[in-house]
Amino acid sequence: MEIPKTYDPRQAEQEHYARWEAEGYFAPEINRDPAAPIFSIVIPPPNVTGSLHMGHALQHTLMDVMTRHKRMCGYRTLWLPGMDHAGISTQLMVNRELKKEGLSRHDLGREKFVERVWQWKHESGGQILNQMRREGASVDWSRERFTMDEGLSRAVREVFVRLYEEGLIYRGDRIVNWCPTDQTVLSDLEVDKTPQAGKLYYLQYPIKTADGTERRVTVATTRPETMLGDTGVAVNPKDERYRELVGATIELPLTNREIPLFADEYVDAEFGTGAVKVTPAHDPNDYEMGVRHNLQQVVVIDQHARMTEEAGADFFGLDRYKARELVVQKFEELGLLEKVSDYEFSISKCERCKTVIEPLISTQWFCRMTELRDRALELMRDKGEPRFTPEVPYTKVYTDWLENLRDWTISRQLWWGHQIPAWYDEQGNVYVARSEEEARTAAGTAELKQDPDVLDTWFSSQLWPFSTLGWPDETEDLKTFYPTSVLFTARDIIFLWVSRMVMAGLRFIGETPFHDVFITGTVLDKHGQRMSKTKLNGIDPLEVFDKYGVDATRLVLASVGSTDTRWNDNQVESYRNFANKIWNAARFCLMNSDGASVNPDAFKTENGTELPLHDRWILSRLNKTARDVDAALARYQFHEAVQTLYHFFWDDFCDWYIELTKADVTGEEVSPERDAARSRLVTVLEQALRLLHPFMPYITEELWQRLPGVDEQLLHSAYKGARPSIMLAAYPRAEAALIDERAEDKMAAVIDLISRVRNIRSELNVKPGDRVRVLVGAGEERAREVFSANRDQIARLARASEVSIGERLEAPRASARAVLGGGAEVAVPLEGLIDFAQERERLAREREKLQKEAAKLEAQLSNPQFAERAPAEKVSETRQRLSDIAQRTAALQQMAEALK
RNA sequence: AGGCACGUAUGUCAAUGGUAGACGGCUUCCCUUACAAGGAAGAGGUUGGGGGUUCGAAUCCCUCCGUGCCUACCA
Repeated sequence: MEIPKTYDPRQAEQEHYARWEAEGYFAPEINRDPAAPIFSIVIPPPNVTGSLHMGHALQHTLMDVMTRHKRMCGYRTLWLPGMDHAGISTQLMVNRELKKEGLSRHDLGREKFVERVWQWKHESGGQILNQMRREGASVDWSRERFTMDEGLSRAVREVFVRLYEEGLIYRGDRIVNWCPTDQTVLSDLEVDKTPQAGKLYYLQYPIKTADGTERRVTVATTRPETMLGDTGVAVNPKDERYRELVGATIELPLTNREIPLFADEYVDAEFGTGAVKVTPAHDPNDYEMGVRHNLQQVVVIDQHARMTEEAGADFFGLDRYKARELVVQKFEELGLLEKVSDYEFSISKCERCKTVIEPLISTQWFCRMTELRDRALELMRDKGEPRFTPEVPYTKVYTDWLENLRDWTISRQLWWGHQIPAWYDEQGNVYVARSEEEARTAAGTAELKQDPDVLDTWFSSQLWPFSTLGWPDETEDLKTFYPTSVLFTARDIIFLWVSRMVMAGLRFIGETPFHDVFITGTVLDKHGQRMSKTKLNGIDPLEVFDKYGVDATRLVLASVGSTDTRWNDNQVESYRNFANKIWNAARFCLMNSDGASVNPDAFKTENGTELPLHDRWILSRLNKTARDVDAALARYQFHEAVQTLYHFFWDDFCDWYIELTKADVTGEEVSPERDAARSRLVTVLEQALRLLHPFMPYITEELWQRLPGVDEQLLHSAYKGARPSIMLAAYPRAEAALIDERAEDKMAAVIDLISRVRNIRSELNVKPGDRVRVLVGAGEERAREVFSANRDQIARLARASEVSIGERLEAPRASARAVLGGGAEVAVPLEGLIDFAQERERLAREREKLQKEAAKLEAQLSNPQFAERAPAEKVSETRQRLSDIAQRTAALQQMAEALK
């Protein structure tokens, strides 16, 4: 069996994925068991414009670990892939392309533009899906979906119509977040608030008085240009300073309008001058006040953020910032500019293009959320679903947000997306319908124009868990895979996406879309900064794959789980080394595998003979590992699962089991004993590979295929008939009967003895090649039996020429000594190497360590309240530990004496 | 401005109120025929500071310092 000395991930990565996909292993149909339990996940659809970043790689790894694990456990598993059409991003992307050709979307017209977007999508969209293949993601490509697919679009129209018919969707004039660059409305969630250093301008407004005396009221504002649209000034009703002015009329400068001064609770008397200029058409709060006080709405800024005709001849056509300068200048000339102060405030910007948002009044479609929201809150209250991991703080984040939910602006002034299924006749009557034909029938005319707006991208993504499964048809897939088992996603879309899916799922299917929600952590750069395109500090997962291999990267990502982690190549390197370790362990097993085969019966013995200790021990460790990994995955504790597997493989299997079996398996001569030992070795390896497979799919498959005796028999019964792959092998389940604490205790004693001798050798600089004599004194017969039974192995691993075991330690004066757990003692005679004073010091140091610990324990035990209040178990455990330490201390003392 | 988290070895992270660990890095020795991407041994911590609850605190409470995140309508 020729296999290279170092693991080269490339080859395995290239070979296996294509085969898995071609064999249909990813599709749920591979499972032939009609009674198989179901496990399903839908991918958070990445933007069609996106390319893979660490956040995706993290999510995908976790999803794949879960999916592969469940698949190996015999579940009928579906991990459904797909993409989001990503309205604004995609439109912007294609706009940019057009611009290079000197065109704008308006030159093409809507139809051609949309065609162009589709063309772009087919040619260069969805790179991310191919990148997912590299990750090893076991998604069912036969069920790939796109939010603009005909089926999903039908679901969107269906939902829109139903909600409209129930009165939950309505059209209305409202003040909205308007992006002057993208020319569309944005929801509150698509707006970034960024702190900004700005100015606060104090403007004086003259008050109209009966006798013509001059009185003024000062208002503070960050946006002087909006004063042209002021239709009132508000003060707090409790504010003494202005009490008598309430009801007064103000002569608004630069216009010939007169506006009222009124009182409203909203105004904070403490801030600024306590008087607020009110511009209902250009500020959301002012809009509300305007509604309350029946104020006029004067629109002075248009959709391009330029001043309108209403702003007056001096300002008409000016950019909003130019207008600001001019207003300030004119106030100054009129002597009405009181002062200007520096002021930091937060400003709303378009999440996509970073243009400052202009609040504008416009006609939009909205969705009332209260009713939908209440059902989601109920589900959380009654059933605790969805169950968030980590529970803190996300459960609260989710419910708090739902409680404060406002109506959702669902229309967008874009061309790329689901056009709103509403049609207007010439009189302006609206017909909401599933199709134009339906609308025509309802209207009784063919002269209809469809609403030009499209729906917010999230309107379609909220339906993802069921629209992808065929809804509104009652498909087999929908029945089988809905609700999905768990959702893996990032925390920034809990509101945008997670909550809306819950609401939509409850409303349209009557059931939660997923029972569990796992919120992934954030992968940060090494300075703790969020990775971003603009900062250019992102780490490309594909480069990491190239450098260290996919499997190693996946282990790091699985360990990240839900914590925010600074990316560190060292971690990947460490797991790359682990992959190499696995490779070489397997290499050793394969080099000694003639006459062996993977065989679950390899550990069975005839007529009740007991297996050697190390075999019973590794079985116990293996089963504990299976148990712990299973428990960790059930709690989504990926980090814990990885740690458990890492230590089992490296420490237990490589460092000890292989070493312990080495003599048995490397024999030149063919013998049944040798072959049996070899079979046990490859069988343990095979089990270990299965345990690792969900985390490290490539290397495990690569090695598994090379093991002697792997065949269909090893597959989970649900996959009988499939071509053998570790993907379909049964995930090892812990058998309680094989967990053997006594074997583990005995093995621990052997390991302890070997380690003590190695320690002595190292501290006394004994050359690795030099053999030493090992003398053991053990009072307990059981201990002596264990040591005797494993004498050869102890000799080999401690590089001893001889291991003699007696009831009492009898050693020459010139020996290095150590105390073992349980009170046994070991001595290594080292004539000529021992410096007596130094040796005494070494022993003294060790005794000191023990005494420190003993002092702690004694203090604890001498406290009467400890015995009284601590659980009895804890108390006796502490006593036990103390007496053990006492025994060892005494032994050390004696040893030191012997050296005098 | 409010709310919520977090602060553990030089770095990245673990630890149901019960002996603070892992990996990387570091030191010493070893290219021992699976693996130097390895082996053996070792150093390194008053768990951000201070206070409290408790028999017992990294863990629970208070406070200060520092760092993140989220939400929000102070013009």
